[in-house]
Amino acid sequence: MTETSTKKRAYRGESLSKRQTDRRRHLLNTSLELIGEQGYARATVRAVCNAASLTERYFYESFQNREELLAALYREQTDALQWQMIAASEQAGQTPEQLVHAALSAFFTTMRDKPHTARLILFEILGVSEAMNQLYYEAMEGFADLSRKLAQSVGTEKIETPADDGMVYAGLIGAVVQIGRRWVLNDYQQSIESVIASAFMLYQATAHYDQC
Amino acid sequence: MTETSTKKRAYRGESLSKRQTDRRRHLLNTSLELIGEQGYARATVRAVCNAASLTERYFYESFQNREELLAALYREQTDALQWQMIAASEQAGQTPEQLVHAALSAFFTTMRDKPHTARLILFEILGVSEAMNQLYYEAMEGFADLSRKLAQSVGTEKIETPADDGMVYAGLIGAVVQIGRRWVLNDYQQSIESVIASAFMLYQATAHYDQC
DNA sequence: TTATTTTGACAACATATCATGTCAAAAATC
DNA sequence: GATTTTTGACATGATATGTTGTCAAAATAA
Repeated sequence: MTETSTKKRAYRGESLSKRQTDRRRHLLNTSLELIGEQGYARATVRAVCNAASLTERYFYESFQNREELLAALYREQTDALQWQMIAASEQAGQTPEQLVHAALSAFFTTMRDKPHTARLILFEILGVSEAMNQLYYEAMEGFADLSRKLAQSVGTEKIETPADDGMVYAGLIGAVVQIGRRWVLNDYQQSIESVIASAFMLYQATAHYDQC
Repeated sequence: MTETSTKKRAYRGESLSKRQTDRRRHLLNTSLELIGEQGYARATVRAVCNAASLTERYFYESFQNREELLAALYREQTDALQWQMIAASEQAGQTPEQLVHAALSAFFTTMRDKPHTARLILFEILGVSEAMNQLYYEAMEGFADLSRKLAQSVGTEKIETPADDGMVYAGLIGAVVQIGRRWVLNDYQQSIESVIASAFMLYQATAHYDQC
């Protein structure tokens, strides 16, 4: 039998699966930096591999194609951001106001401290493909659901308006994201406090709308 | 002298400048359809020219490159949309509520009746390049300024909040746009009335915020 | 009719991309 | 030390793109 036996062997003290996940991790980190710095369009397979000091073979070991990398990265970063917002709100207090404010604060802090993540999430996803648009939609729904849960955490009775709750919270997330985009495109000129306050004000206004 | 005399001559009864602007117009129309149908990434120079039944030479007669076409198209469509919103509000009434509602109604009507324009404006601009991001920013500022003028048309006294007016209205436009994106990605499932009502509610809530 | 402008079809060139393949050197196993 | 796996550097192929150039046919003017 001349079959290649394909025995898995440790290399430099690491198992195969460890090496593979390390390389995958490294590709994700490097491509986030590259996309954050130059945009997805310029983050070609070669460019990512060069930046990661890995060869194309290892790219295709971890990802079927370039878009799969982008999708994985986007999912990872939006998930992480959501968890940070949840964690921040959990340490914040009890009232919906406190919860929402803490979550918004976490959001904009990440946008400021991780500009690469910000660019990926805020700019580089839309319009790439139908599949990525769908991913964007799902992520936005996730953020909308989260903020809705926080805002309605005390069980406010349903408001009687022709407005649809899902749409309103989608809109509020759209507002947050747009404020973020504007902040980034303005090179973070405004203070983070005023950015947070403006976004928070929209949530406050919406929550208090029925009480008028 | 063997110089090419380059005399301008009418052709098929049309002057040179007429023919040129016709071709430019045709390229713009065709590429809007192509981008709206397939996305900017697939609207290559060749694809646009084929669809327009014109050759590359005429593409470069009107545009320096592919991105210049996109920019021209985006500017044109956002401008037209703004004017429609202004026209609608002018015919609507006097109160800020009526003005804003009419403008929002015009916005979502266009998103529904011109899906190609919708896709261009809502999805295909962000992340293309630094220059296009800047164009997006400017257009969004334009819409924000417009909606702010309409909403504050009776001269409401300035609200005392830590929120920044520019940011708040940028956020509101972000909300409108995000509701539009969601509507499109949902294949326009929700009724236009409920879409308008949800966006309008955010404006109402913001306007009434101080009165609580 | 003859000369010139305009047009459209398409060739051509330089690049760039994704994706796969080759192969010798390094590292691990026997 | 000999064998096998793993690695990295690079070649390759197929395809696509932006952009410029060629040239004959159609339309106009003289």
